[in-house]
This record gives sequence, structure tokens and C-alpha cells, in this order.
Amino acid sequence: MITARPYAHLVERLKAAKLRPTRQRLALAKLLFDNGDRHITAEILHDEVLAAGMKVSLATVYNSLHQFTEAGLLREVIVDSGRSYFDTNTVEHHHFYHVEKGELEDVPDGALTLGDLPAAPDGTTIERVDVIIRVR
Amino acid sequence: MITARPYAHLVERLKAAKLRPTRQRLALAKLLFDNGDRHITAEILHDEVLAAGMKVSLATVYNSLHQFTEAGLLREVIVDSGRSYFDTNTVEHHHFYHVEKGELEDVPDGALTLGDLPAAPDGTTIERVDVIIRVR
DNA sequence: GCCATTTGTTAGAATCATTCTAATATAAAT
DNA sequence: ATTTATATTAGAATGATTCTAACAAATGGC
Repeated sequence: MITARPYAHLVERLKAAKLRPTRQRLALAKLLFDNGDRHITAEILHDEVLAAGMKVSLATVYNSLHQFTEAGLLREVIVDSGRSYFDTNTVEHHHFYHVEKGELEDVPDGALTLGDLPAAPDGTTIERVDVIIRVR
Repeated sequence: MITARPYAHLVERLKAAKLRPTRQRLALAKLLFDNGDRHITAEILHDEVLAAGMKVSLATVYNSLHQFTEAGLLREVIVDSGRSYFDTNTVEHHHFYHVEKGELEDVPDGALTLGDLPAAPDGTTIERVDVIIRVR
């Protein structure tokens, strides 16, 4: 809930993830988590945080995105060998990737059903399954 | 077929793709297409071509991989935001990706069936669908 | 509470994968 | 064979990402 103290819930969220609620992380968390579902790159988030008038280096944006991902607050989506996307929707789901615009979009829940998965190779375990539908 | 003139079939293959059969491209084509199905990165292919005693720059390896892909001789597989993999099997199929080893493996034909695809977003067309099964 | 020590965080500099472009080589035309 | 056009190569430049040294915050002893 967003109250009179607009960072209180973000402070709690970061603490719960065992990350100190620093000025930089709070600025990033606000952009990420107070704006509905988002698919974002480090570069774009960095531009946004600067546009909001806060000084955070690009390296810190990268560090934070990875820490948030590790903590389960974000999910990394790999669709482009050249830049990483991060998704604020951490529930297992799939994606459309608009190749030309470089934009990601969720496949609506239940719109895609994956049959039985094949057995994982010798001595390996399945960690995650991603379906990427490339559109133009 | 590999005959007494070990490059003849590769020369034909490159010509058919409207690419001049240069020394560099032949060396790369030999490593790629005369060794069964392969999943390879630019870096690895470069190491291999050097190990074979031929001088080809890494930039040329990249150029050639992209030209081969454009010509339909290779298929790019995106599993890692940081490096590109190229697959000599150009038939539509899916992959296991061993996250730790950084190795790709084909999902056996028919072992994975994808149900009906969701409709592509407003004014877009599906170009390609990839399923990546990340294993550990 | 205050200082010392440890632990966590930040961001400038370095690295690595990839692409760009100027130089080189091959092909086509005369 | 020489010129002109086109294709190819690879060194240098770029862009995304990571590393590490400087910095800041927390903890423990007094």
C-alpha cells in the first residue's frame, strides 16, 4: 500500500530480502515496483532514475538488478544476446518479444500450454523453462 | 560427401549461398559443417580455426557466422545475454541449456509438443518460437 | 556513547563480446 | 592488362557488463 510515507513499503520489502534500504536501492525499487508490471533493461532504468533527479551509477543499477533477481523480486528474461531484460512479474510465464522494437510482452496467463516436458539429460535437473515467441 | 578434394562440397555450398568461397570462409565452413550437428560460439570457433593452423580474425568469424545464418546455413540460438550460440541444425527444434557448463543440447525430435500458440499481439506476426529448458 | 573492526555498498575503471569502417582483395568491364 | 566496381577482411571502436578499490554503515568492546 502506498501511504503518506511513500517509501515505507519499499523499505520493508528490501529488508525482507536482506538488502539494506539505501538511497540508491530505494530509488530503483520505487521505479520498478510502484508502476505495475514492467519489463526493463539496465540502461532504461538508469535513464529513468536520472530523469527522476537521483544520482545512481549504471554499475549500481546492474548490481541492484542482480541483487533483486537473486532475492526473487525480479526475474531475468533472456531474449537478446546483447542486453538483459528484467521482469517485475516473478510468476512463471512466457513472453512475446518484438524483435524490431526490442520490447517484451507477457503471454496472457493460460494462453499457452506446454505438454509434458522431455526428460532432462543425464544427471541434470530442470531449473526453468522459457518459451519466447518472436514477433515482427 | 567428403571426397579426395575435401573442400569441393563446401565450395558448392558457399556458392549456392551466394558467398565467395574464400580461404577464411572455407576454413570455418569445414569446422562447422564437416563435424555433425554442432552448437558453437564465435569464441570457440575462433579457437578451433587457430588450432587448425589457419589465421582468421575473430571479427571475420563473427561476420561469417552472421552471413551463414542469413543464408540459412546456421540458426542462432539465444540462451545467454552475453554471447551468441550458433546451431548447425537449421530445422526448427528446441534446446536444453546447461547453465553451469554453458552448453547447448537439442531436445530430441518429438519429445516436446507445444500446444496451440496464443494470438500474436496487435498487428504483429509470429516469426519463430523457442523453448529453452534450463538445466543444472 | 565512542572508537576499532568487520561487513556491505557504490561507482569509476577495466573487461569482454560484438560491430564498424578503413584497408585489402577479388571480380567485372573496357 | 588496366580501370572501376563490388565483396571481404580485420584492426580499431563501441557498448554492455563486471571488477575492485574507495567508501559507508553496522557491530562489538570498552
